[in-house]
Amino acid sequence: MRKLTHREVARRLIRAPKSEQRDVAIRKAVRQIPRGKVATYGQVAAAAGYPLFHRQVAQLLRKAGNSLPWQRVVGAGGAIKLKYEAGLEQRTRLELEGVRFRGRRVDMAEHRHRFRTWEFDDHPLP
DNA sequence: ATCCTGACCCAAG
DNA sequence: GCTTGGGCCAGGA
Repeated sequence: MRKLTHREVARRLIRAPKSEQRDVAIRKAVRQIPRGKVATYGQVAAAAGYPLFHRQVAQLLRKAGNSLPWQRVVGAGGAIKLKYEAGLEQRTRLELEGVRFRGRRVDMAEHRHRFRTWEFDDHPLP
């Protein structure tokens, strides 16, 4: 049995927030990613205020269609997670925005979007 | 309630 | 680089 982190314990204790409210927050986070930049599913979830909800980010993007800049959300490390033609379309869309790839992944060092945080340099969050 | 699935993630091997 | 197991969450059967 693995030891649970404090966050995991908290996650089990509190009731999951209403999904609609969460979806609104996630959509907002996705819209914040500018052209030429990308963010990971996990990044978007955390930026929306719901760490651990990366799977729901994907679920929502699928449902949202083209109402969001879905191509700017990629897997950890810059991997394209869509299969076949859909994956090709995402890559093409990103390249049109000036995003460059290293092999089959986005060059994250150059194109990763940094979401705004409340964290201060001298008071880092735990 | 249980089982399965998915545009996930990550530590191991 | 890679595959895999375990962890994660919601929605549908």
